[in-house]
Amino acid sequence: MKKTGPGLEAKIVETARRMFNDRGIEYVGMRELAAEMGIRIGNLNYYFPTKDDLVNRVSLDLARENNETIVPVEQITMPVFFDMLEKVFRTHLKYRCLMLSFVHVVQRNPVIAKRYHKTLLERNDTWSKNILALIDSGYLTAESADIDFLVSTISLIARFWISESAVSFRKETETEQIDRYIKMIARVFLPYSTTKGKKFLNQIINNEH
Amino acid sequence: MKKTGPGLEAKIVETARRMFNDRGIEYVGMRELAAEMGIRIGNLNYYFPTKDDLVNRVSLDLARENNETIVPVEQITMPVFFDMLEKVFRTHLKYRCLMLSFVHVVQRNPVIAKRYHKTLLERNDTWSKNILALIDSGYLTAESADIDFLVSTISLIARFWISESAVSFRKETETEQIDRYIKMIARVFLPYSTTKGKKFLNQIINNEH
DNA sequence: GTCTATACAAGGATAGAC
DNA sequence: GTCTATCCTTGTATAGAC
Repeated sequence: MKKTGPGLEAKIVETARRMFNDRGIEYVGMRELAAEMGIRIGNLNYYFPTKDDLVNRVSLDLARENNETIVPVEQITMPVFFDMLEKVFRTHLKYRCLMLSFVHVVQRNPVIAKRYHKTLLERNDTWSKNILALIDSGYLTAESADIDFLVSTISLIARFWISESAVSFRKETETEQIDRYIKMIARVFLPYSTTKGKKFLNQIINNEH
Repeated sequence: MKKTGPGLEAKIVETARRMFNDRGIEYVGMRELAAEMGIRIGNLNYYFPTKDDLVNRVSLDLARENNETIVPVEQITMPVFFDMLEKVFRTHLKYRCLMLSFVHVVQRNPVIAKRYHKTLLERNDTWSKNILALIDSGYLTAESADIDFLVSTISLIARFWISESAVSFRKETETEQIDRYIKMIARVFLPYSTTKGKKFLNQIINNEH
């Protein structure tokens, strides 16, 4: 008759995210989750009537944390941009269960799908504005056709680096994995950067950052 | 008492791939598959004792078809390379169920995992050799540091274009979707290409191919 | 060798007792 | 707010008919 009281909900979300990350959303049962926490399924269902509700909640947390890492476009310089990129990648790791299952989650959960497509448009818009800011601040020399290319390429890397990493570089530390893809993005920028930009990008590429 | 006899196995694989593609491997039940084919679940189990056996078989087909599209490195020119790329992408579409679930399938199916990691090494080796061939045939001017970048970037695009497409460009035709990512790869090459190479790449980018 | 019928364990979900 | 009992579906296994 243990009453865990308020705070249980947060604890459920926390435990769920950890188990989802370890073994994949689809492969963690509600019963296992309840057992791990020492509560009964019925109790779990009281807080989250369906598994989708729980996944939805975790995905809300991801969206919130992502928004918190966004730097106002007026403050964007190349060092700031790459700093932000690293923070975004760390958040991806924290919610990798969602990053790894996103295609299926989005295809099957209408609530998440709607929010996701909205976020996606905003995100691409943010990438665009950031790249324009990098041009304005003298780091890049890209023309308008190049901007679309840079946005779509960086967007794809940023979204799927963690999936590739999960199967190909699982034994590396989180920092090593992030480093690998930060460098990849730096190299995507390289041909479109000014002398000032190249100087900074080469620091990243050569681990002098 | 209908005896479908030999050929049923091939028909099961074919139907499974179609249903897996439509709704995701994890979300197609063995009973649904049996029902779709008008056979009993036990009969399905006779041919494929477990669902993993079935998935494994589909993944074998993918590996085989992928191998068939590989062009000997001696014959590689830029037009041939992009031709091959398009064939590879078409194969990905045919087996998109696997491309979309690969991370989980690989993490949970040891048989597929082993074959996949072997294939992955070979594939990266093939990308490398192809890019070297494009340098030798006067299309690219990349240095050795650039080659690693090109290989890893193209490899990532080639592996995950279909995942992004599935959530972001679902309403486009298959050809439009492929075209989008072929162009992305062309643009990745562009800064590292010779005049001859640029001429061909710009044809692709500007739909004159 | 080919197929049917049935059983069982595990998963998500619900109703209702306390 | 917590827990028990129950239902339905899924993956899997087995016994046995033809």
